[in-house]
Amino acid sequence: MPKATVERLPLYLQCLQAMGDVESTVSSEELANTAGVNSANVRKDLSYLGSHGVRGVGYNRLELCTQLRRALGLIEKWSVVIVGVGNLGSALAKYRGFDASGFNVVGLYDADPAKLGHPVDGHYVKSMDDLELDIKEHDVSMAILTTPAAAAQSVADLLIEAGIRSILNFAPSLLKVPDEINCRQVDLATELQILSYYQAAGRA
Amino acid sequence: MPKATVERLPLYLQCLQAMGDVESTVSSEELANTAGVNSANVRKDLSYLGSHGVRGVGYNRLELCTQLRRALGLIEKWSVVIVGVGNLGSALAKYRGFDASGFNVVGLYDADPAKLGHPVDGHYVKSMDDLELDIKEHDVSMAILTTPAAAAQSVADLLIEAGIRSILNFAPSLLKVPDEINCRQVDLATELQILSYYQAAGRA
DNA sequence: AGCTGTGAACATATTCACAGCC
DNA sequence: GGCTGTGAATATGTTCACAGCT
Repeated sequence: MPKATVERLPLYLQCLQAMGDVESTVSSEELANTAGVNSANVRKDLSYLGSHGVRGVGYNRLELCTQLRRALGLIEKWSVVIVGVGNLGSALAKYRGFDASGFNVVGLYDADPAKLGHPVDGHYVKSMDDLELDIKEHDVSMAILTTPAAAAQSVADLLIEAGIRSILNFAPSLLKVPDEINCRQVDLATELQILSYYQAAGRA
Repeated sequence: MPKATVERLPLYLQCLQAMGDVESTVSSEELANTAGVNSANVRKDLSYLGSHGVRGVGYNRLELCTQLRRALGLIEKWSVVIVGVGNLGSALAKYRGFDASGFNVVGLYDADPAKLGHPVDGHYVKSMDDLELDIKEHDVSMAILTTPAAAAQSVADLLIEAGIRSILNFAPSLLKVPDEINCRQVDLATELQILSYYQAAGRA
């Protein structure tokens, strides 16, 4: 499945869910409009999931949601740890959107002893020393990294060593990871800088 | 300038800054390695800024930083408002990375009267009613949207009406905006879902 | 010798346009 | 009639490979 397609699947899922229970069937044109995508693109993307549309009618909304969730691996419930309980880390710990889409935050970790034991959204912040055992014990395969940039790489190494296979990195620091580890970088300042570019010259 | 290039410029800037003051000259190969990009790609990207490299030598690091900042419109200091002072909104208000790259958070706004007047990182949360005047008065052209999904579109409309030209949207809701408005969507759950896809089938 | 800048080749992604089916 | 699924056409992005400069 093309990378570009994979990155749009969550969007489709979101759009379908936002439609509410009113529509039982959806056309590629409708979905394309709400997702801001070309309808042929939608059809091609969905065709990678197998042909579940009906010509002359459209796609069954609920069935399509299920197909999308299956394709994205959201049938299983993933356990996630958050490492770095600063402003962003604790905000993410409290963020309800993760649970809603099949992710379960099972632990928060921080290197700062002053933070240990503090409660954040029902979790007590634990020491980095607990990370490895917890990851293995709870079969955690994803981590959200919200440490300062300077610590990010060494924490990532530690996580990978402990068996983590996917990392969502919010630290403004590019991680070097082995090929078999999935890593996505979300950089807030970068996003603003891109907006700045387009705005600076009126190039909207 | 190609969209793909624009989205890499902030990365180059970050890498150059992370190198510290040790290196005064950088080759496309070095930059490519730290940025995780092909070196020909780096050279092509940088060539859009004009030819500032020296054959046989490389690029002057500080000069290149300046060129990048100029291209990204980071010479001017942009004023930004944050609308929606929930967990994420207040975390972003406290995030130092914005200031560091030329953005200045000038105000926080929330629709919830219970939050009004509360201090967050030196700012007192203001009412939505103050938005329009503040935006005009302080010549604010960028907004960070951290409201619940349900409110996002109407807040966006209000912002645009008030003169905002770029929106960074964290609400999990796709905004309909006029062509001349720059809008970027950052969806945290989406990012995890993409990781989930690659992890689910061991397709790293 | 070493590195940039760039045309040409390749790869990926999007869109068009229409045959095929309900 | 209306909508899907998809080959063919186009557009965008990346990489190669090397001429050209210092």
